[in-house]
Amino acid sequence: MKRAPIKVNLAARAANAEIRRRRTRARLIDAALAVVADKGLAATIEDFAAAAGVARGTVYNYFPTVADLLDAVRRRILRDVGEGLGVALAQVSDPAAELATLSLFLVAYSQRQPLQGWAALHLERLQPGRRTDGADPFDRILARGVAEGRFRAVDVGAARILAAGAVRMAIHDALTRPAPGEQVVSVCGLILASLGVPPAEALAIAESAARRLAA
Amino acid sequence: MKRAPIKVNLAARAANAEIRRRRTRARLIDAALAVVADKGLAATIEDFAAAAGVARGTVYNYFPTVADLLDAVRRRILRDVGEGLGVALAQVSDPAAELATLSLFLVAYSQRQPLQGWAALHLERLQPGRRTDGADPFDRILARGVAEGRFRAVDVGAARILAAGAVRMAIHDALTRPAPGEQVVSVCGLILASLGVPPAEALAIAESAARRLAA
Amino acid sequence: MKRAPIKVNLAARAANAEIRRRRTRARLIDAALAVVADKGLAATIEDFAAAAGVARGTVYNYFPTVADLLDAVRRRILRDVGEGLGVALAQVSDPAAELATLSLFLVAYSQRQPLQGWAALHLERLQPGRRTDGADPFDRILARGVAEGRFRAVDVGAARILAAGAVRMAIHDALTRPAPGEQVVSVCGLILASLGVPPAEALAIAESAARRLAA
Amino acid sequence: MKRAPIKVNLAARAANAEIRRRRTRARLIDAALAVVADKGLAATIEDFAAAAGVARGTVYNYFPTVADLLDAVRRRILRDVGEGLGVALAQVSDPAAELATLSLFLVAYSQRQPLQGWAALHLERLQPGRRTDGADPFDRILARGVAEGRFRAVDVGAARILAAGAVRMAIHDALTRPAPGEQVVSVCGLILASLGVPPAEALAIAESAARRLAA
DNA sequence: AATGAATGAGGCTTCATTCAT
DNA sequence: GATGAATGAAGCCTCATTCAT
Repeated sequence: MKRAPIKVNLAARAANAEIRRRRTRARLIDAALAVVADKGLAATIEDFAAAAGVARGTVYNYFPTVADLLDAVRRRILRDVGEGLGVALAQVSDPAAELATLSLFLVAYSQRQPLQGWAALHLERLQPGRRTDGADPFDRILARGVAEGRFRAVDVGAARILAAGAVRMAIHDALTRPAPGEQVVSVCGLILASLGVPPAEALAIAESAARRLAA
Repeated sequence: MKRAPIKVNLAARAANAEIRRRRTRARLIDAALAVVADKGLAATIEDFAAAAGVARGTVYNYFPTVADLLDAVRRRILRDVGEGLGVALAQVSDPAAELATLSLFLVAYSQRQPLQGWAALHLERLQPGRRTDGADPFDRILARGVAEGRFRAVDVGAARILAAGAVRMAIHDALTRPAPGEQVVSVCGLILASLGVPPAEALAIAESAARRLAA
Repeated sequence: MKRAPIKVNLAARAANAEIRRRRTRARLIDAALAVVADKGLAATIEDFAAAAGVARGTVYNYFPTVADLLDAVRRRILRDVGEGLGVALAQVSDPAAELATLSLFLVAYSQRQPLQGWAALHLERLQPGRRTDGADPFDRILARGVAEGRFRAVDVGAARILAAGAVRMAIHDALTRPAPGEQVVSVCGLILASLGVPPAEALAIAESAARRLAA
Repeated sequence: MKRAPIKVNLAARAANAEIRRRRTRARLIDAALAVVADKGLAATIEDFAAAAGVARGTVYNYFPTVADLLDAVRRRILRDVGEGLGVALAQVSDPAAELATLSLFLVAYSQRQPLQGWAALHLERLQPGRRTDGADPFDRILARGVAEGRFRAVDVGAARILAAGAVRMAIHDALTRPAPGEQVVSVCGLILASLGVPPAEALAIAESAARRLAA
């Protein structure tokens, strides 16, 4: 007769603690994202703590090392991007449209959420390169497009370098330039054109993808 | 009776000093380049001094601050690239060939001199972005090619993003990958193709440029 | 109608609480003893809590500060030693036998309970020195032995230094050495011999005491 | 004609630097000795730096870790003790006199140089125990004394524990007690008596050794 | 009572920079 | 000019302690 209430209390308390813990953790990651966007890898523990409004020691209660915190930030961005990307790609099936959607989404995402964009650019250095397995979306789309004859028979590795490089630089530009403008659509059209899609059609596809993403 | 010899001595001594000074300065920059290539921005003054075989204080006699030394390294690379590039570009006049030469040269340079390549990638972070004025070689070549009708009527800014982004990523690939391979030429062909150059011709131009640079 | 049962409940509850409190306290001291034996003064509150299987805060509910906990550990060891020592000493009355029993008991205790031994050595540093009053058992036995003529007329203070120092080092040796061996009995014989007990008799007394303690 | 003066300058400068370096190093060790004597192993880098009158960073220029500094202190004490001990032991040859000299010297040294004495007691913890090889002076003297029949046939290991333990405690006493007094000589007499030296002779030898050391 | 999240003082270490020789 | 000893600011990390639940 005594055990029961105690157990309930303990459970409730534990649940409470768990909730608070999650909340602080999320706050730390949010804050770290903003800090990394601003200062890049030169950010200090002090910066992270201050941005999250907690004491320095608290950061260590959640992340043993700075690398762990940055890793959480990167995963957070990847998940965020991944979700949006999944939705966007689900609406198209033509490889050309897919490639346009992928490219434009990445730039638009960075444009709309500059913190995430900057953080991603800075963190790139920590885990450079793409996933080497087939998981890289550029690789997948390009390989399929070439296989299905939608694109001309190009070297997929080279095409990935072209597309990923162009998108990365477009993101950089979008974040740096005060008024980014419509250049991104043109870049996307150029990518498609390089793969054999007739220029006019390439531009149309890019514009269509842009319109769809803007919705 | 004493004047003349003293004058001579002073002049000779000054000249000597000047020569030694230049030599030490060059040694410092060379060493710093290698160090930055290896350790990136985490390099310390101690590293620079040790690599150059001088005492720590000596570095300060030539560069008031670390940033100045790094700046000298960057200028040194830019000058080095610029010279080679000037020679390479002087041999062609077709905008398509020029663009191919520019792109391939940059990658080949990084490949042949990985220290310079890595150092450039690391230093990029310090002074990101290109020269915004007309001095950017990509801009110049692209603008002329469009104006002369050699390329189709694309947005030059977008084309620059495509070409520069692709080249940057190709460099990164070349430095990271154990065996870089021939992909670079394909990338170059894709760039030209995106600008309206027929794929077969684009590839031929890229290969020709590669051959010329290999000589 | 409610009074009586409530009173009973309260009393029972209070008694229960008291029991649990004692139990937790004892667990804390036990755990702390083991921790100190292992890590010495470098032990942290976290270590103590973990070893006792409670949360960090709980330790503070019982001991306002770490020093208090360590003090409890020391008192616990002293009480433990005191009890065993009382029993052992009750069996003899000859000062020489008493001294042998005291010395051997202290070493044997440390040997049989290395945790207590190590903890004592580590804690020594916190409250160094012996009880200065007459409570020191070495002092008491030596003074009586000299007064009764069992020992020759030595400086009691000096004899205490000899005996206590020798015993302390024997303990250290016993804890450090992988196989301690029979040296302890010899040390004890030497102590007695220094006090005028004929060597053969001294050794016999020491061996007899050792046998008694082993039972 | 230019080289020579430069070389000379360099050599002179290097010699100068070397001298300054030695001086600072010695200052650091001296200061550390005093600090360790006072605070034991709880001493911080800050303490060492402050005591030596240098900045914190300077300590690191000389000793990579605190352990290294403490090691230097210990070696410094060992060397100091060793020298004095060598002189003192050179004056006697009788094993009993040797043992008395060794014991009394160690206590007297600590008494006359309390900093060294305290530091040694505190540092003992770092490199506990004696040199296990034959280098331990207690071992050497005891073994010879037994072999030559000067001492009775005791277990040398046990005798070492007795003598070393007694001396250690005598040192502790001498450092703790406000007025140490003559007890040390008595302790020494007891040690010899335990080894079979007749009490009167033992005391005479101890007193003689004390007189010799006081000179 | 028990819990454990949060705190922040305190100690460690590195390294850019200064400066006397 | 070159040297390298000395400096101290700045960041890192640990851990005793507090306190709301």
